[in-house]
Amino acid sequence: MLLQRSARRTWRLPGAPLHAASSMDDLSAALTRSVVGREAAWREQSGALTSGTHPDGAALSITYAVIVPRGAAETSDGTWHTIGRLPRGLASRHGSAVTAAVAHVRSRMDESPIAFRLLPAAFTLGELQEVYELLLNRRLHKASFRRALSSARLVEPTDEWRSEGRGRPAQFFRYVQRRHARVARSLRFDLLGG
Amino acid sequence: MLLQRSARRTWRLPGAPLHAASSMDDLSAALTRSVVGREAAWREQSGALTSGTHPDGAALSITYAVIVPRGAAETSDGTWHTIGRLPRGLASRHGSAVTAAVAHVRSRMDESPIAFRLLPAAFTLGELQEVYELLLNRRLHKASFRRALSSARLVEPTDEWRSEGRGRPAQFFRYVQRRHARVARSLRFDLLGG
DNA sequence: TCAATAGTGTCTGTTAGACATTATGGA
DNA sequence: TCCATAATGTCTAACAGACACTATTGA
Repeated sequence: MLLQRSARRTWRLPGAPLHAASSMDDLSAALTRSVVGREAAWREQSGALTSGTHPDGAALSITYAVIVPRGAAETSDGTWHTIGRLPRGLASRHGSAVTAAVAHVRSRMDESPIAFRLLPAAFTLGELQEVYELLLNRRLHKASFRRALSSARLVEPTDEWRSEGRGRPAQFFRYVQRRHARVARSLRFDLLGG
Repeated sequence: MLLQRSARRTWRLPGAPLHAASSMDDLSAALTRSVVGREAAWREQSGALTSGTHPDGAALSITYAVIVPRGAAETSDGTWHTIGRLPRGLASRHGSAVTAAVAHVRSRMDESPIAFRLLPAAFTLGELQEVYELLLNRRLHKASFRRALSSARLVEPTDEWRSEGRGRPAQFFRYVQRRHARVARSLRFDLLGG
């Protein structure tokens, strides 16, 4: 996550005041460009806060979850931090906003091609799995990952192979939009409780 | 869903202006009380809109998904409508807000005990399944539903039985909070695409 | 005894995860 | 030939859904 220094050894999430003339979505896009110097790979509104005080005399804050590719150059006073390790000096409601944004991204991964927007048009299955593991924050089983991909017909192979390093070359794939979504078979209460 | 008549044969979602003094959450709770005359069984912020115009000169609108038990008496000008059949005269962004709220509820059902808050402390498994089917908008398999419940140790039987009607009496159960959530085994891309 | 509703036992197809194996390149 | 990495085949445990069955009440 990208945080900015504010006064007195504290961190804050990047933000900007919304004026009546512009839409929330346009502002979020502009803020992304100004902070990381490029378009977001993926961006969705993930929450809103009214408690506490807000910058620029605003009555509330709207939070967006924004994903940019690895290697996006930070500009101005932004610094990248590891998700899951909220630094000291980050206001607790900013921390909650980060937690909510991460949960939002993970819950949307099954319906939105987030991972593919973080990769070039052609990618290897190993790279794709890396992105999924990064976003979901857990290891995935290689064979299962490929079987699920294949069953969903989500990617298709290209004629290109990566020839670098020592081992067997990896085939490049590209993203293919599905036409019809299957009905998911699931009846789970695993996560419910506590 | 509960809609209110506005001018010229149009429908709108219930709403209220947020003033600086109150929090969004308090306002949502108060609005619920004023419209349906009781506390919400479950209530979470589900979206925000800035495009278009907003009541009372506001710059944006925050939407909450609010669930109340069946039989909540509507007050003032509210009328209950079936979800999935957006009536003519409902502004399209209000329709989008409803769709988003429904999706939000369904995505939260695995992590939040929504269904149990719609039932009295003691309930039969048939009643519980009815609530799940209503909220998820799909039929569930009776044996699978009970197996999943049992495996999750989400409910426990009481000594009470319902004795009414003709058939075998149904046992009453109560909700039990789980201590530890199991790790869900899932790797699905079924819904991804389009 | 019959009808109606609640609850359970068993089978099967699907599939996530484990494990081992093959495939293919460079050193 | 050996090593490293990619890709795949097979087995198993878990489990959702189907189906049939038992259990228990009132009419």
